[in-house]
Amino acid sequence: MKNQHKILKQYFNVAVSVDNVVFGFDADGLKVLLISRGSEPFTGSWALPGDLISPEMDLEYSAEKVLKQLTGLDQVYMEQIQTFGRVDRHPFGRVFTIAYFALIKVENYQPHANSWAKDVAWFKVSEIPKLPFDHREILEYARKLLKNRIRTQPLVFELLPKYFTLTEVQFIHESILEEEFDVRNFRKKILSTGIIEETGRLQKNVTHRPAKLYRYNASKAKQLGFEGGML
Amino acid sequence: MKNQHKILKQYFNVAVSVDNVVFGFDADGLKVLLISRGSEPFTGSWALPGDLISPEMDLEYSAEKVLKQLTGLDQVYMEQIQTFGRVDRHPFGRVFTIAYFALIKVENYQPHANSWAKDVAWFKVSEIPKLPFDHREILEYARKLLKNRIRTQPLVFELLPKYFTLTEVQFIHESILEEEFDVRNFRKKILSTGIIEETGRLQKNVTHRPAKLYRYNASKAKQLGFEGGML
DNA sequence: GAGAATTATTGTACTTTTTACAATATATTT
DNA sequence: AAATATATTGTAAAAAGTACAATAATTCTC
Repeated sequence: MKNQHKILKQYFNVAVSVDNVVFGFDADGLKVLLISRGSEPFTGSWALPGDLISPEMDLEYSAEKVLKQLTGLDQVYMEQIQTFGRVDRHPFGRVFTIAYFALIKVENYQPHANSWAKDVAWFKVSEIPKLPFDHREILEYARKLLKNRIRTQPLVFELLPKYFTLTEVQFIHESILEEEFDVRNFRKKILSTGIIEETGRLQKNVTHRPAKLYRYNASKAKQLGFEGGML
Repeated sequence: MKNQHKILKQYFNVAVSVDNVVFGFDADGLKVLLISRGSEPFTGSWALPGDLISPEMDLEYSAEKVLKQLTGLDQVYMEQIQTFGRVDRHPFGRVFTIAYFALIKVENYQPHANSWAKDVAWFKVSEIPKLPFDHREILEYARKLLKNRIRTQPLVFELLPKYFTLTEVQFIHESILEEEFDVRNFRKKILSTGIIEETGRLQKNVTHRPAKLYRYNASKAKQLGFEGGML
């Protein structure tokens, strides 16, 4: 028994962290939220909001908590992506990191740096600065996964405001998929799914014909068992 | 610095394991490989082949090594599934487990119990015994993932022998997707992808009309950039 | 060796989905 | 009133998906 203890001890000396890839969307296109690191290692560097997690806390909960502590974001859509575990990925020791992606409605949140995060800011996915650890790899993996998810699940509505135009729905798809669609065909397709509905409202204060505002019908999507293919 | 060390130590005391969901396929349908545990906890129980991983080894490599050590299987197709991290999932302490799935050609391998595995055996996916830890949850997640993957990627050929009949291709799809297809339409579809080719050979020693034997054309699939949709 | 048994193989008509393509509508600004 | 800017809409052709059943090639049995 004493011997078994000793054997076990050799395994119980690694750490686990969570890294979040937080996607947002505005008129500029797809964005990612980064923090400016205020502690070692890589102090001062822009990085994915992530942190070591406490051994007493469930994994899912840890992911939410890390995000909230560093950025103030709470109650957002999150999904586990992948675990990254190269031996030398962290200078302080063996740290496995479990990556999550989060989708938020930019208009609803005001991210603010907290805890050891010195700053927090949105970056266009095409203008990401140099990132520490294997964060670049994690980010690219997250983008790939988002692309795949968006073809079969109604995730874009997690990124769009409550009321949105069909042009916005098209633009967000084009931003994420890096591919253009025909306006008429896109509208026909997205409306034929039945998961978005007219609200009767119109855009205001625009210098051109105002677009109709639509809204996502989550219960309809659920009812349709939506794993069916958006585009 | 001393202080920082102390803070860090509170994180570096968890363990990480790998659990493999190994799928195989034969005339009976889809199978999963389980080992009979020869060490604590849950000694004697059938379980997914998994083990704690050494802090000095890369994650991907660990997954392969654990599988090889317990079952003798080597050089198989593996893919990371998910990480499971409930606080109480392991009685010895905080253990995060990273689940992988592996696809093997049953005819090419003779699994044999090694290391602390007392036995190893294939189980039909519909006849899985009670499993320890959260292995049941991991297995179900793996089946779900396999279902999704198989619709868009040519993974079934990792499970089929080198030469196979179209009937086998159809049967494996039906087993995994739990759904039946029309014979004529299925054949048209699978042949139209261009990723399998006739070999000129025929089935032997069957008590009915012998079927043509086909073979997977991996380079053609790669050339077609196969993310395109199998069925 | 003739007939039974068993599984393999193949085509066509119909329906649905996808694709390509451009003119008109409604607001603001000058 | 004209210019500017974006929103909105339909149709025909092509492609893909679906439903459906008769014939072919082997072994087995008598």
